[in-house]
Amino acid sequence: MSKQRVVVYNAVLNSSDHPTADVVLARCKEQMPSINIATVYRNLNALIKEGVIQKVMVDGGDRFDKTLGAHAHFQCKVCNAVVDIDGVDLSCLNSSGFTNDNRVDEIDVTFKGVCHNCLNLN
Amino acid sequence: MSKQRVVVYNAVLNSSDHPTADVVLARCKEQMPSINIATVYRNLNALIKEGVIQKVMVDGGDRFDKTLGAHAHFQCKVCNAVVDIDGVDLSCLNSSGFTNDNRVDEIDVTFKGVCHNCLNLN
DNA sequence: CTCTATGCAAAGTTTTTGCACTCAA
DNA sequence: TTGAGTGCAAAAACTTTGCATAGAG
Repeated sequence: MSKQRVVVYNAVLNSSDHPTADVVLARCKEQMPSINIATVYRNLNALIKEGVIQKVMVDGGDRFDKTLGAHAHFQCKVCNAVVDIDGVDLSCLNSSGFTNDNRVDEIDVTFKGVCHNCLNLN
Repeated sequence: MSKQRVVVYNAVLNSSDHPTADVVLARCKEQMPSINIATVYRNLNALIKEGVIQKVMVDGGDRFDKTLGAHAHFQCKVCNAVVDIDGVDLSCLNSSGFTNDNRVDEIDVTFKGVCHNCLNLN
């Protein structure tokens, strides 16, 4: 595990805002100014493959998430912010044979709308 | 509504495989060889804004979907195919105040795994 | 010493945009 | 005749890859 790998991992781990690769790069540069976007992508992809971080695909580019396991996200269509939505019971999604012989490994749930900050700007 | 708009709309409407923009272009060209990828994107985005088609964000590029309303998708990690999963009861996602003052307009649910075709190839 | 991972640059992908022009109203 | 929408090409945005080299074990 290289220094860069640790820096990238910590950047995601210390972020609660589901950063894009660009934002991860910026946070890594605070610790290691010489780090490169290619290294950030390579390490993000490696960490995903290892299963220690997750990718969230939303408008405005993919986000990276320290939180593992099935959980829901909310994305604001106005400011594009992504937040975790805790306390959602996803059990109804696991319930039946609706997956038609497909093997399901993962469930992504994303709510989209307008966040309370952007609602208050009107 | 231009001829091109109609061609793009019909390409999505007649596709059950959740085509990418590239695939939409190919299907449009069968009807109108001169149509351009920029026109396809412009019309896809316009149709989304009008609310008559939907965008599905998955690995391998965004897909376009004729089916409106909340419904679940499945994407195979091996062949990248995207299919609708019918009969999923999404009601548990609507249940409570878990959305923290955010206004929710839309819910995306995507299962990921390996489809039965790819499972059988092993 | 070896081999993995890095930095850099270039290329690949996907999507958007500027601009002149076409076509329908 | 006018303006919305097109085709083309260029650019923008995002991500991956080739290669020489640096650094860890």
